[in-house]
Amino acid sequence: MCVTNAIWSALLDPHRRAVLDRLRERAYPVGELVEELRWTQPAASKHLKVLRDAGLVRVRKEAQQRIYSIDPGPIAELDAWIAPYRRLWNDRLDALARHLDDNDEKEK
Amino acid sequence: MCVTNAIWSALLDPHRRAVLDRLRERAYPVGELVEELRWTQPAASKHLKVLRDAGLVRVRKEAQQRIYSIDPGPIAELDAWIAPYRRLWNDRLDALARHLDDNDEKEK
DNA sequence: CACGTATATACCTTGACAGGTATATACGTG
DNA sequence: CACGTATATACCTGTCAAGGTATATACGTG
Repeated sequence: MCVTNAIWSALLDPHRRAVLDRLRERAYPVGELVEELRWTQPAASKHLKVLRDAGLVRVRKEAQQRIYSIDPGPIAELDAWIAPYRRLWNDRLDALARHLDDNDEKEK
Repeated sequence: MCVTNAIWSALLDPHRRAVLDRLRERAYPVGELVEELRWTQPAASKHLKVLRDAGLVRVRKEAQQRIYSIDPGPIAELDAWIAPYRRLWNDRLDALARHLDDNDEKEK
């Protein structure tokens, strides 16, 4: 329903945003993330825990591996949070458009 | 172009998000924000500084008052950051829609 | 069931940040 | 220019998050 602090806080860290970037394409086991993002393994575990607690990722077990995949729900909520602000830059673009139109008129 | 850490970090704090909420409607002098949000005055100054540094608000002087207004630019960038994720929940909704359609078919 | 692999957690240290009090700065007025 | 109002900054303190090392847990295999 709303963007919790846990979600904002999870998204604050660039490393964690980088993971989400990857996970957008496909699911990853922890080990592969450690390699690609050049983390230590414990750091990876901790960041992933934060993302889990915020509901931004899901895990499924596969033998010893944990496969992480993205859960877009919280980001959709973030999108909803932005919604009321959206008209602010739309208005501004409209104003700009009108301004340009006016100039067009004058040039005629 | 991109959502800087300063922007994420500024948006992390609920108090600061509350200010932006207000500023969406109109510009406010600091004093009024202090009242409405029940801050101490120094706290207000500091939060507003964080928002300023992140480019989320602008100030204009008016006698001794500083009038703060919102700058939607960074939030528009946040919107752009979300863009690539958007298809994730659209896809999911599509899948759900297809699923429901299938069930409709079966009921016939 | 001993062992290797994959991941999580405990614990410690360090740095960033929030809130508060006191103080500085800027501006308008008499 | 003394003074009041409006806002910003300095400084201190406590809290919390991040990163690292060491260790625990879970699972599959011989």
